[in-house]
Amino acid sequence: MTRITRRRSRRDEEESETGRRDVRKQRTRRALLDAALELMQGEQSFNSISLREVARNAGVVPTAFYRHFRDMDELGLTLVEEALRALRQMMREARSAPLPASSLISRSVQTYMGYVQANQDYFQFLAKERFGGSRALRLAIRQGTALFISELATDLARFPGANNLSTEELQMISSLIVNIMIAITEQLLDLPTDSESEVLWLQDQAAQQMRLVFLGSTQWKPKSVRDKQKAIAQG
Amino acid sequence: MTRITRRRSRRDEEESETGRRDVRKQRTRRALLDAALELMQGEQSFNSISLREVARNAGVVPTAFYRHFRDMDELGLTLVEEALRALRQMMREARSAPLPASSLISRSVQTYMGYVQANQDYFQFLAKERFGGSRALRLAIRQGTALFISELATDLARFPGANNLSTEELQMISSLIVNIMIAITEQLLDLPTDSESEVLWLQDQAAQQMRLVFLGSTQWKPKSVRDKQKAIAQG
DNA sequence: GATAAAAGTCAACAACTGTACACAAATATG
DNA sequence: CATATTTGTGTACAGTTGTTGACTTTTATC
Repeated sequence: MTRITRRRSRRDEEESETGRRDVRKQRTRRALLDAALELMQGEQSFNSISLREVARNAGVVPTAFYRHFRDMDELGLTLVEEALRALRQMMREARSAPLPASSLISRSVQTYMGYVQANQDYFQFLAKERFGGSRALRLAIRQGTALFISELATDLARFPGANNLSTEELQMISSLIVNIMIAITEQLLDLPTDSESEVLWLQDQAAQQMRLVFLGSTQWKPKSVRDKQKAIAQG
Repeated sequence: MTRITRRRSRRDEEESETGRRDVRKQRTRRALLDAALELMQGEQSFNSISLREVARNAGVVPTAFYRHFRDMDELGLTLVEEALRALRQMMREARSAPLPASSLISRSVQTYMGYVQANQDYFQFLAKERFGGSRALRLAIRQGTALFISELATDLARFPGANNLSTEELQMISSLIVNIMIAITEQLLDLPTDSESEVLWLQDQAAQQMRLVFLGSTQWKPKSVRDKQKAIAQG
């Protein structure tokens, strides 16, 4: 019982010999995760889908579920983790291959929205559970977006126009931008599959809103300055 | 069966004589609605709570439910309707008793957040079902917020600084503001009940973001102007 | 090749679900 | 008062749910 199975003692030698059970396990595990995601594409929310439904949809008997997850909760947390990891990866790629400075905003919006459409199921899941889910799921998602906001803030700090903005103000601004992205994501996910023109409209809308935010940032007077001005005005 | 009961033929005469059955009915109807709202204060989302749970929580036998609603869906739509009506009423009141021009933004934010806290249950419901719910609920809520955005846009149009902004641009701006309000609402609802300082921080955050948006609006150059500038720059 | 572990199947359970139907009490209407 | 309607109760039924324990089959390990 307590003995630890020593897997792959002769590492990388004959890697295809052992692990045939592992790949099988990973395959049905994936099937379960995918089944859950697929079930959530419709009207259902995560805590309204049943363990049995997931198992059935994965082509597996209900009791097999327990070989992979203790709970539906555990499966849910795994999904959050995967979704957030995918998001982080996107950001990393975006940072490594920077966009041209001209029309940077609309390009970024375009890239992001394409990514959302390519990973519809994950984003659908995130959007639904961002507020609807259990406290655990919500916290995990909230933590992920908080990280996202912070990373965006440090990115913004490198911009030429952001010289006299404090860390808090940068955070405030990037949380505003992330708000825009979330709102756009939700609208995008609710669109019928074909409608191309609506997607373009959404892109334009988001780009305009971000432009507005940046325009405001350039005019922003830090709190210290505002206080000083007020003091002067009062005599 | 098809005969229509003529209620209250002698209107307002002896109003307390008849209607004793009506008030009873309305009372348990309310009990059902409140029971559903209360159940949603916890971890549950609307389509994960059962008809029987609602009936039980309302102190009524499951079959009595059908005397008031055909479905859980019908109850849900009623809740959306009520919540949106409450929101509209708040806006109407806000318009009739305008705030002082000085520190208008932070005052508005303060008022709104107080309203959210006073109607926690409804807003919790709206926030959860805004994306998590059935298509019907989502559409109803989306329609309500769209109306909200439009009304805000016409209000903004009356401001002195909004002279050279088109209708579309005003819509774009007010949808941005409503985004901020939604985000703040969600964060507010997830706060533990006592935390006063976090509430104040949220107020400040929202007020700053709105100030930033207004600052951007004053600098906004309509599309037509931007196009003209571009044409000049290109020779 | 013997042995032990893992992954999945099968049958069974108590609990809960939505809904149909017949009934009891309350109340409105002639 | 007699009658009809409304509101809520009680019982029942078929379906689904999460979880159990004992089982078979596949595969890794010695």
